[in-house]
Amino acid sequence: MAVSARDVARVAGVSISTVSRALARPEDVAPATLEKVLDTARGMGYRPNLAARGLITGRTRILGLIVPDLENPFFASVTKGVQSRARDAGYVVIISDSDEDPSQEAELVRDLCKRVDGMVMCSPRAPDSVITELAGECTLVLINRQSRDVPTVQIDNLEGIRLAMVHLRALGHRTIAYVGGPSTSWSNMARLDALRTVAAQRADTELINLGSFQPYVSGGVAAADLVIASGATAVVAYNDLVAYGLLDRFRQRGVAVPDDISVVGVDDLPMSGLTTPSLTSVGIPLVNCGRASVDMVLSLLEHPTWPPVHHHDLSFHLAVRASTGVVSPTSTSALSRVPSNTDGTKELLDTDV
Amino acid sequence: MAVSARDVARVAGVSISTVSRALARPEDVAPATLEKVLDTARGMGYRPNLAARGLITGRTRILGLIVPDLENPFFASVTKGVQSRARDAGYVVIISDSDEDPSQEAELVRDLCKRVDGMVMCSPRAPDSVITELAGECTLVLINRQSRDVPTVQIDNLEGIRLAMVHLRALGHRTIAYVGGPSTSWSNMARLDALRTVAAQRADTELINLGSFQPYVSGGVAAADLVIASGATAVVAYNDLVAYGLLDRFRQRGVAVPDDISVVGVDDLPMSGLTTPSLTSVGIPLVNCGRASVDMVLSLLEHPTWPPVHHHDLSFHLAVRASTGVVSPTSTSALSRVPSNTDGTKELLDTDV
DNA sequence: ACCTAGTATGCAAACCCTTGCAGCATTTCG
DNA sequence: CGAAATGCTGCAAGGGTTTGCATACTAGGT
Repeated sequence: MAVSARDVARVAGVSISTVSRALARPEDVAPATLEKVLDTARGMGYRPNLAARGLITGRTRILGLIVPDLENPFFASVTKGVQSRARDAGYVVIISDSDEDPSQEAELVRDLCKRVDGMVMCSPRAPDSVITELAGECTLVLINRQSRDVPTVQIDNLEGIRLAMVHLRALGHRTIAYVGGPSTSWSNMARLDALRTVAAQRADTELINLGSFQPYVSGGVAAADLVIASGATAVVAYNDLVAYGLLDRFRQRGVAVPDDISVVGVDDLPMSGLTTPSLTSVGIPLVNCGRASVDMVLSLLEHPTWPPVHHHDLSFHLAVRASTGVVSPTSTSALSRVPSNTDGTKELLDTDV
Repeated sequence: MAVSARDVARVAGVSISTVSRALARPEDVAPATLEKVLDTARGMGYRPNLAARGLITGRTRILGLIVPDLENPFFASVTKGVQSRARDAGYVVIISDSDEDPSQEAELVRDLCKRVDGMVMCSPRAPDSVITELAGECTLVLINRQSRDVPTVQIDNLEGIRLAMVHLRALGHRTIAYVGGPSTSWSNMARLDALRTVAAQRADTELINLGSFQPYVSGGVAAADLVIASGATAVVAYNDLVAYGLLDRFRQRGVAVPDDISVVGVDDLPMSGLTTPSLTSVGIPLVNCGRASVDMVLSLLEHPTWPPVHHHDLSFHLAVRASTGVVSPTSTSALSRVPSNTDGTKELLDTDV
């Protein structure tokens, strides 16, 4: 059926070893022989059996990637980066999606780790202890997640959030709400911390934490009414999907963006230029995160003993679009439409829901 | 380092074959032995070496998936389906993206085909002859592409387009424009044919083909002005991304949707409920397409001699949203804003650009 | 007690490639 | 001219598993 090295060797009149060497270390074989072998190999359509090679070398030249949800554009972009960089390096990537289920993550890693040389987990939901344990069983790099023990490609949320806050303050906003993501999400905590840090630096800036919501459009829809009731003039969403949900519900409620409330997302997804109004968003170089993670896995494979590196000089940008504007007198009128027990509500809302 | 079957065998006091059988065909081994082997295997954390297994069986239990662009939500959904069904069947999937480059597709297939048991290509851009040739070299199933020789999961565009047309006609539209995708795209041709067929069945319905555009948001932006100039009261876009572009440019131009022009997309992407106005779209069960393609590959692996099957009873739905409405008097007034050499223009536009 | 049928286990080959080592030939230098 | 060095090539082992076949053993029937 398939043509093997033995077949090529027979036809070319050399030994199997020579065929193998001709492909693996061409400089170790005489030019004339090399040409002959390569020609016959090409002519016969020879492709080395990767299972056999892998059996000897212990390497598969496959990388694994685990994301919570393939349909989420955030992960799609990361995947794009991982796949493209892997391909450049002569690797292919097995992808798997945990359906946002933390317990599946460990199982997936264990299933995959004998198939691949190394793995990348993007935004893993599993607890630290599990992650650390998994890293002991295979070469693992994390994206968008902090860890002392495991190498990570991290996003400097403080820098990104600062960009957003400076922007909002420049527009006159002083009361800013945050619609958070899952409380188990590291980046949610990082963003909340960043917001608190930045807000604390300015005495007149008040941050209202509205708690945790699903990291999807639905989460934004769910949070929108709380935002309105909070009295904030601007809102920062955990991510763009949540921001989409906010925009949608605001429109239903007749709250004008940005005249009544300014909205900022995080991620700057490809879609975010197309919402109405278009969404101001803190852009994360997702594709580059994917690329960087592959570089990291590869270097880890070469130098297994190196201590965990934490790569986080990925540059943010702020994509300013139509969803943010100056605080205007209409803001207050818009908010007067809703029950205004602002104080009590704020207390209530400042804890996670 | 890694624990092998030999190690388990030694500890459990049986032969390697028994270890192998205990895992592969438990019913062929005595209950007591089975339990002993399984226990020690579990205890020692034994995981069969897949390279060695693959070397013998010739199977990798890996499936390949090639899509033109991972960041395109259309393919993200398909990928989700492929990956989930593959996982259920005990397979993992290697994913690769051709960056919309037809010449890369063949190379990718050839690179991958020794690594995988079977492959799925979604919306391949390569010519038929190449595809047929590739199918000769490995087990291949196509999604969203017609082929006589290669098994396909097809989408019954006629049915979907009919749904859209019936809807538009019910709203009073009689002059309907089509903004096409790439002329090399099979589904573009299928949709155009379907539109022509349906339009031809009603004497009073006029179809204006505006030609081929990029299958992205940018394509819709580029086509929008032609749509306005065409005098159509409704427009069907090649896909939702193109429709997003239309909506965006219409808004810029001050053309109201749906009051001036109704817009229908195809694909019903997850985002399409969130545009302003939300987009009426012909929904394709993308995740199911992915699933069905895996089923097909798997059955092909079991019965390699079966003739190519063409699966296309995937049910469409029409998601009616805010971008379509009844033809109103304002339609004409809106269109009178633009130069109205409708006849000549129509002739011109009826060929591909 | 003996034979048969059946069942459970082990043996060993095979899968295809990589690679250390040995061998051979050719060249180089003393 | 002989010996050593160098450059290519082949031999053969070995990697971990699966599986057909042989063997050993059990139990049932007579």
